[in-house]
Amino acid sequence: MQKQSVRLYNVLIYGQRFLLFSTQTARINETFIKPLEAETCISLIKQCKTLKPLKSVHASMLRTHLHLNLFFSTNLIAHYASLGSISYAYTLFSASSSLDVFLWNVMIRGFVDHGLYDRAIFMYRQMLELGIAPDNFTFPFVIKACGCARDFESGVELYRHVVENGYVKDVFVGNSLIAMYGKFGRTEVAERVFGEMPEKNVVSWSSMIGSHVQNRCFEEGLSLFARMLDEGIRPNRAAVLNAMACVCRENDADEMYRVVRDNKLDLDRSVQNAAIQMYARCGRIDVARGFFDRIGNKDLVSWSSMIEAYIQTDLPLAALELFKQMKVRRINPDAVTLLSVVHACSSLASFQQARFVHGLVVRSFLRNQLELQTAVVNLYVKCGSLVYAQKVFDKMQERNIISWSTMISGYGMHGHAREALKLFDQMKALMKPDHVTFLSVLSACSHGGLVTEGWECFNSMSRDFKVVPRPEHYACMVDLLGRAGQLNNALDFIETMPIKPDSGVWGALLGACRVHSNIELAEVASKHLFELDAENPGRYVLMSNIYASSGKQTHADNIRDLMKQRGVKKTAGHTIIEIKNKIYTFVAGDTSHNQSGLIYSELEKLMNRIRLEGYKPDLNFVLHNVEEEMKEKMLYVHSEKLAIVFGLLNLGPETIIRIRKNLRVCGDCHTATKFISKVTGREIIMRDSHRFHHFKFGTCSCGDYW
DNA sequence: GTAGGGTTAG
Repeated sequence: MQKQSVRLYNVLIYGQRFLLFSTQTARINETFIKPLEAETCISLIKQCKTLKPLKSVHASMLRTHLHLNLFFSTNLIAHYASLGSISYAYTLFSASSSLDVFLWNVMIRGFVDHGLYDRAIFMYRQMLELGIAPDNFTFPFVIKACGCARDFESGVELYRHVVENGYVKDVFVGNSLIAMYGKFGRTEVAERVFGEMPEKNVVSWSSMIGSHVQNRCFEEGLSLFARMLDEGIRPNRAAVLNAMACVCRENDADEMYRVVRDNKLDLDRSVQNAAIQMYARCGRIDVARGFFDRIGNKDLVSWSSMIEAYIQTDLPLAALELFKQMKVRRINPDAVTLLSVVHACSSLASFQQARFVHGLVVRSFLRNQLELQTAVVNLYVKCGSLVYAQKVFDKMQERNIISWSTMISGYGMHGHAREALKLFDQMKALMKPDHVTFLSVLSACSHGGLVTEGWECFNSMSRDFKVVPRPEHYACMVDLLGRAGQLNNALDFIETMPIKPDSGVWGALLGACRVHSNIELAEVASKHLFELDAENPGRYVLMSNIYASSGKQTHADNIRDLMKQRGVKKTAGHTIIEIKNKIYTFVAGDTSHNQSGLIYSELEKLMNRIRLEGYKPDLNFVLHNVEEEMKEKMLYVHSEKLAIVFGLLNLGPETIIRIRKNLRVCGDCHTATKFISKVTGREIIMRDSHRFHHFKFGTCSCGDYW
């Protein structure tokens, strides 16, 4: 009997209008359903945790016509909305055609809770048209809708209505205004509202700190938090979450965590997750890990915070390892987690890991497919497989400007400038390129040595597409001209730039001077760089190299002294290679591997073989002032060569050797690798900090143009 | 007699 009645109700309720007005249904109801008394109605509605029992209560209400009473029906509608059936709530709402502000508030809130911000704003306007005056409850909902929908115009209009209706002093309304202006990036308006509030509570402070976080004004957020504590306001969870997001110094982090503990908020998991991020941001990955390990019931956010922490600390391998542990515990990643894992993999340049992660993405059936697939295209590009990248790109259902730019820059990085330009033409027919697209195209031209095409592209930016060139576009042009040997044109270009040349621009010129051994211009460029980019060791090393390779050893040494004086440390070069799912790292002269003995004896043999083929070590690439023979030894043990030998020893004869170097490949290693690919018949793909080199049959895809 | 604001992190 009971079961039957519930089923009947489901039928009835879905035909809402019919149900409300038909006497026939009322008769059916009487047969099965217990009539509901007014006293018990509200408490019964409140008890409903799912839609099903709510429908039963609804049915019982119909039996005694309680649904015709505005008070009860408003309650009912609010609960339908909160239990997830916004469309049904709206059906009931439309049927009632009431002008009661309470009912409208409930409906607007329902839309906001469901993320249907535009509909909430639309309802507010309808309400005004019907002459219903908004009250102190209406504004917080609608203002939130404006903020979340990034509807600035409506937001400003709402602020005006708040003033006109005399609600500026309401603390709830004020708080929601602060949050909204924070989302609009208008901290100054939020601050004005905050300052003019006659009564502030912890939410007001928290919202204002949150506004600062949103606009990346972390110092302001932090000092506001301190002021809040000074005024004796006890922070709640939201307040410390916002404040923790502002911290980027270890001392502040410790101080912050003391406050968290004093207020007994340290047992909250969201606070613990935020602590992981806070300490990771302060460079204390160990402390972050300690927090992670101590969280008893880790949720997805705990795991992905720690994964992201490893990625930010440039430990992609640790990130990937943690991700695998997470999978073992059967915690399913969502789109955010997967995206960070894809990015970790991209920086690892491991093809096998890329295949694995791509598989996960395919099987995940998550939303954000566009973003995920674009990340996978980038993943394959960075792992050295244009073929797979193109396959994924071709299969995409929709592509946005980012997908296109990714694919274009992929071709550029691999030295296929013509392909990149072809793709750019296809893209232009579909959408307007932006500054990122132009950067991809310009860098493709520069890697491919296409000067004319590069100029055409650069000129068309502002002329045809109204995209104003940024410093990085100028740097790309300098790189293009400089590497093509047009060093003086490059300098002219810099001197006529409408904006001040930044370190990227001068760095591009310096790099070109290295290729073409132009000391005079290099000195001009480095003079700027040692001021603009004094912390960057690469600039000093490059200039020192330029001197050394022209035999000006004293000058080279001076540069190295300058580095020492300024406390700038050279970035250690390393090369990684992956074999059977394990990643091996080599530094120059590395002897830490099990197979070290074997590696060095093989290396010796290999170097002798390529010497016979005509390889001559380029001693210019040794920075130190040592004996010639010693120099040659130092070249032999560069990390690139060690990793290649390791690959030759441990990978099957048909397997492509894929290695990745953290800096630019050394010129001598580049030459040696060409010879190695020739004598061993092995294909070698090398990713360096700038681009890819595919070595095959003694040549490189870059055409020695890098 | 009913309902409300900030955060929900990666």
